[in-house]
Amino acid sequence: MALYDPFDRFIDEVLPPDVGKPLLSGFRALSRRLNAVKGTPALTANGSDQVAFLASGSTKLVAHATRGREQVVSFQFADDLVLVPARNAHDYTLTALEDGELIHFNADPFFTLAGEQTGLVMVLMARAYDSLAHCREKSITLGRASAQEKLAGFLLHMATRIGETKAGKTHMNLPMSRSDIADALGLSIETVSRQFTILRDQDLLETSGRSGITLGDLNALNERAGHLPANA
Amino acid sequence: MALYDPFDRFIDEVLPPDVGKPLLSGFRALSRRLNAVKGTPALTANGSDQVAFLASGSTKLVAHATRGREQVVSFQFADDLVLVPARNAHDYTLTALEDGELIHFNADPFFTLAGEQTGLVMVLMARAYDSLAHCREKSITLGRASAQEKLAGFLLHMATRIGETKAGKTHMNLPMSRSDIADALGLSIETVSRQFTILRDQDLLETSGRSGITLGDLNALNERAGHLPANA
DNA sequence: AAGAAACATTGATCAAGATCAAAGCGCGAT
DNA sequence: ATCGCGCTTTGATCTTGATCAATGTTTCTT
Repeated sequence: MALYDPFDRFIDEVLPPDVGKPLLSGFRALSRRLNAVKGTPALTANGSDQVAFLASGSTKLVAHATRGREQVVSFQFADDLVLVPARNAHDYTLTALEDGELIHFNADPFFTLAGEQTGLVMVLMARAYDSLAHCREKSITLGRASAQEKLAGFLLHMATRIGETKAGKTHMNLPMSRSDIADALGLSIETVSRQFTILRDQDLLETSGRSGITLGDLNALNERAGHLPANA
Repeated sequence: MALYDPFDRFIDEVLPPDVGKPLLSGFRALSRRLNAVKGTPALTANGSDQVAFLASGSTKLVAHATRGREQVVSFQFADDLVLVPARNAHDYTLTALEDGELIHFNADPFFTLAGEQTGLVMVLMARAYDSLAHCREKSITLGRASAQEKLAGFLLHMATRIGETKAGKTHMNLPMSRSDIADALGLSIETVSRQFTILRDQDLLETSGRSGITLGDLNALNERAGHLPANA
């Protein structure tokens, strides 16, 4: 649940503080609000690219490859901004992993409006470059990592997004299924499951139920991820 | 060879037409010019991200994964703008595939200067989103495509970048080696070579020497790439 | 034009992960 | 509390592409 109105949250989390009233109401007029329901497609960009801001909950951006194969391009959590492309070589859908609230805009008028204030465009561009950096890192993983490296890297990334550390242990509740993880890492469900088992047997993580994960030794996991141990 | 000065080319190809003299000289002052020599690293972002504009020639942006494994993140051709990240989880290097000319900027002052004119930032943001879209499409390929689909998709993409079509046949000279292609697609050199052989045996392409490629039936190749035949 | 070096192809074998198949659990519904 | 569905795990086998190992071909050098 959002603590306050999704649009207000968008203003606070995305827009720089010096955006004036007229521009704000312009954005408000462009915005569409959605309640995302767990497991259902929240947003498909029909016709025009959509800019979506997730106020609460979590989502996955899925690209539909041929023959029912899917690729999860990225996961989103609260306060993430994501561009849902209308049509590239593949179709994209934003699907809710948990119930949540989001707002979205048609990309063209959104960016046109943002163009009225340079600082605003800079913020949006910085977000775009962040997404690009992420995507590049993900390419490396998809192209060159083993199943174990993929899962270890995924868990470490999730830990930075939704993990809570106390007493040296990092705990989180993964909102996505094994199938989602498999689609994100380019693996089969079974391989993901097996890698979970291997990491558990090696005391690198504990599981509770389907979604509870506790990571003990982040350094050891970093090694499994193929990252340099001293990641400095 | 560039037909004219690389910086002038940058102005014409990247910047919008209404950028004033003062801003132009600001960019000129920030720019560093480089002659890229085939096979050598043209640019490694030490310390700060670099924005590079390739006036002529071709380059690859390589991410150095662990253990000597490399991932080619993207190839660049004339008039491409590319961000070379200083340091993410991996190191990046921009390496020349052919001799060429490029100019580059430290990203921070570059974007700060661009911030003086909104239309300029919009142009740069559009480039960033293009790169993001590309990277996402590439993720799908890396995660879910077979070796044949990868190579077919790669050739089709190259055809749009450097192919010349006449009499229904598309010809191009690939500036990158089989090894570069392998590193871009997440395959081994041998697998790339075998896929070339298979496509040649099926009369989907002809080769001449190491780099000459002629594609006959783009539709058939599209099917091999796993794309929908009527890509509408 | 000949030779060397780098690059590419081909073949044989191997291994990681996919697929097929069958339990085993967790979790929401009753 | 129990039931039953759907997700997850585990096991057996198969396939794709990696790896190891020559051999063949371009291209560059002299």
